[in-house]
Amino acid sequence: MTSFERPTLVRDGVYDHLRRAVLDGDIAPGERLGEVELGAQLGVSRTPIREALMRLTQDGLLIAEANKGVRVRTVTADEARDTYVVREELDGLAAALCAHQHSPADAQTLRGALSALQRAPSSDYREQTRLDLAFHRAITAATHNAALADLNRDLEQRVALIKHQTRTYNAHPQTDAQHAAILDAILARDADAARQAARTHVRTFAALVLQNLALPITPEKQA
Amino acid sequence: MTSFERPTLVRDGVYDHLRRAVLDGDIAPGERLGEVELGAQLGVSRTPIREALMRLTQDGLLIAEANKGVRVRTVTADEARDTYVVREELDGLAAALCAHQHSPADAQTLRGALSALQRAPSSDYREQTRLDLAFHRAITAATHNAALADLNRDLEQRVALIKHQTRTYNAHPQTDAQHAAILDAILARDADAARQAARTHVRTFAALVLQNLALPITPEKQA
DNA sequence: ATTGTGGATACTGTATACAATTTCTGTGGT
DNA sequence: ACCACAGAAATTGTATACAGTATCCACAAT
Repeated sequence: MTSFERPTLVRDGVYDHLRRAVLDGDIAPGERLGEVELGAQLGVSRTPIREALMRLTQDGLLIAEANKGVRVRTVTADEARDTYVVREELDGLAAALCAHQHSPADAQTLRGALSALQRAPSSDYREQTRLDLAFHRAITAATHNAALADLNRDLEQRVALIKHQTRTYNAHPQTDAQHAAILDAILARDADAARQAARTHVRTFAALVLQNLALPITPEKQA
Repeated sequence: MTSFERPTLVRDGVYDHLRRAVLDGDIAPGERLGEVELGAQLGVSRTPIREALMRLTQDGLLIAEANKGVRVRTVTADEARDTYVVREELDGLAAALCAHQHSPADAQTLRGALSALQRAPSSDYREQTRLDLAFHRAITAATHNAALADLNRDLEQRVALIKHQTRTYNAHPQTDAQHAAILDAILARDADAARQAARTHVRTFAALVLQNLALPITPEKQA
């Protein structure tokens, strides 16, 4: 009976809650997050709220202005392009390393993650986004490289934010085939092919997103 | 007269101070950082201390255990190796992008940073480390890629921590030549050469560091 | 009518007070 | 002498109080 209880720190709960809210798009981009309001809403004091907001700010999901609080970050076309340039490189590296390093257990996890993603109903954005993220994280995890995992986690979150703001969801015709190509190369332990497949996947998606970012999003409500 | 005053936030001051202290090795690896003690020492309350500690924790410089405070992170050989694997990739990317993107002003900055580094007295570890970091940051900055700058800043810090813990300082015989090779390739706008030069530089240094990490550092004091 | 100024309001930034968990210490038992 | 347990001290986690700054609105002057 060694430590079953969850030491649920309040700030961690707040962090998870807000992170999910931002990533799911429940809070609009640019929207302001007041500390007292959030505190009242969640039933906790300002202290854990502040700490969660700071973490999210460093994650790049929020923007803080001095004495003016934090807002959900709005991503410019330039920032999105920059992000995908880096993501292409790191995702390629992850796939290559994964091809070399993955264990039998990793292989099983990877297969499971992909098939779960493929079975997801194409209508459910949220679930699809989550499973897509899970698949990519499984690849990262199978590299057994903590530094890469950390950085990729950051990038994943920023990409998720971009996807929401551009309303670009995971379904494009080649997605399934590209995911399969990545997994096949990994399982075949062909590092170069895996890297190329991952890079191609990122590039394809980046093109879609940037296309959506070019034409300004319709401002749907003006309060 | 637009905004000359510095809005020096206390927590930012604390953050910079502690970050410098950890990166300069003024605080020993594994050493515990008490909130009240730091507060008394710096003459501020626990609140900004806590916020600075949290940021440093997310930067990867400190390790936090629930209800037990934070300690300066000690890096294992595996973690160091992982870090350098990623750094090689991202530094290579930065050099390649820099070769493409740099402006005349960037070129001037780069030249200045390198010559300053070369002129630094080889006896002054701290100054040399700072100038080395400045040179690499100049390259990153010249890519004009904010996402890459963010990630590389994280990696730089972790590498600086590793250097201190292994007592591996910047002077190895090939350093000067390698730095020059990187800059030359960049200025010649030869992206592939720049990438290769940067990767080689990282690999050379990583080998040195890992060699030092293999043999355990002498535990100098046992309190 | 418009613009500038003053005050009121609301919020962030910092400090402090309280609660809960951990660690240390001392005592008692074996 | 060593281990176990209980209490005390210290430290983190959370809540609240106070201070400083920015925003908003009304009102007056041009």
